[in-house]
Amino acid sequence: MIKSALEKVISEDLAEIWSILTNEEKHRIIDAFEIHNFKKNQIIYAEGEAPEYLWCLLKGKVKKFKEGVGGRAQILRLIRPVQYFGYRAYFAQEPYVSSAGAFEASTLGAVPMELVMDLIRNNNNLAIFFIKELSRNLGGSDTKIVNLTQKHIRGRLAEALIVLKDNYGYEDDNSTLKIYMAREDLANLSNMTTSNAIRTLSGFVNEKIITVDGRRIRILNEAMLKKISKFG
Amino acid sequence: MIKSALEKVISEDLAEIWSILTNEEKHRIIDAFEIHNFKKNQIIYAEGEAPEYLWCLLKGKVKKFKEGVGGRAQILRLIRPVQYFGYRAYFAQEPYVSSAGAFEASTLGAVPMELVMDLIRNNNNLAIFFIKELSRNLGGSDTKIVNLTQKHIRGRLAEALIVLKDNYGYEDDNSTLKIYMAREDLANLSNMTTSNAIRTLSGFVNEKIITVDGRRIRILNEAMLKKISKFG
DNA sequence: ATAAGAATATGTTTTATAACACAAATATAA
DNA sequence: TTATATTTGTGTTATAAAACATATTCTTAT
Repeated sequence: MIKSALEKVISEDLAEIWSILTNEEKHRIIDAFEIHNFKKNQIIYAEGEAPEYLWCLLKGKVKKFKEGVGGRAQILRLIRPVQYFGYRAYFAQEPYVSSAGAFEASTLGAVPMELVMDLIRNNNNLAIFFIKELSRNLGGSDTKIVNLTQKHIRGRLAEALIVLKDNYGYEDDNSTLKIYMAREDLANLSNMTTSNAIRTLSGFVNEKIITVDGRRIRILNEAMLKKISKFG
Repeated sequence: MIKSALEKVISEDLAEIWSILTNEEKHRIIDAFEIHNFKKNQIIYAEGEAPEYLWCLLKGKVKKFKEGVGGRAQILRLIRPVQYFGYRAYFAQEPYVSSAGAFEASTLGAVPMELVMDLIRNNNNLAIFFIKELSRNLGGSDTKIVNLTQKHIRGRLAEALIVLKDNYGYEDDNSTLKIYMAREDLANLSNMTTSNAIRTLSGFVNEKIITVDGRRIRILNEAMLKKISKFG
């Protein structure tokens, strides 16, 4: 993918954030941003590093995750095109507390945060856009704390499957998840060991709630998944 | 406490947020805010309600918490004077996802969020203040997810004690925590049952890491607590 | 002052989930 | 292709933490 891809997104207001900007502001971004390609499983940035860019995912799928005790990772957020990330740590004036990596081959635009800050300082609507974005993320993070700490394994995995559907949607058959992730990632998303993710997934298959073909997951009974996610 | 208390905070720049405002803006807030007193354990607002005010804690101690499965609560954040809260849900344009309650008799100022939004729209530095505040909270929330899901009971309780110290500090003896909370709250802060909070606390007493006298907790070996919090 | 209720403390049992072990299937590289 | 590594699957064991039970101490109200 070449630079024109992001230019299109920006100039045609394909994402809420850009519709806020004046033409002059849009051009400042178009002049400044750089396109980066990442391979499957490649790290975009790592915990502890100094934040520099606002990343815009143009194509592919990205995970934000954090390494915990004994190298176990927790996936904190899933990114889809066209979404933005990487700005929180810069705003907080601290190093990254989590890492970002590509699930699959992905194309991203990088806008220097200095420029973003400059735009924010001069465009109040952009500031308000980020206030809303951060507020929504914070609410989601607080909710996640309770979900991950209080639900049992089945509830957490059911929830993860719903999250995957909400983020990446279904294939044309209206039931196959449009993301093909390793069992380990599924485990890291729902705070359990890989063995338990596999085992619990098999359980769902036996109960005819889903079917599984390698990394291809078809959801047969979404209502039941939501029920399990809610009650256990 | 009477209204002049918050006037003092505002006009004398006792909190970072107000130093950003012009005198005219400060007066708009002083004219608009209301003082509310809450008794020990009284709810300030509850999950599901529509957000209306920016709350400013002037005196006392406040907890933000969220009810989970089976009525178990998770304490998400501790508030001390002079800190602000209650604005996230308004910015996100959604109902509260968590509740706020007073640990002890507390005095709060309530500023209508409409006014805050109006000030933000006209004062970019205030917008940037909230961006930074939200960003820091989001980082903390993400870190908390990993701490609460991956650490074992001892680590979580040790961490909670450090958090209490960081938030409310020590008494004049430089070792007694300046907050006296029920074991149940301690449990809700560190994601465990009340029994296990009591048991683990006793363990720390036996190991001469702390002493306990009712709700009075003295920390004898802070370094050891940090070590336990980090490694196990 | 006494009773009733709440909070704290501690021992025992049960259970959910991690840890471990190993086999089979699949992907990757030489 | 064959070899090697990685991922997936499943059974078994170990263990951390919840659940339960009961006693004791501390509060609060009458």
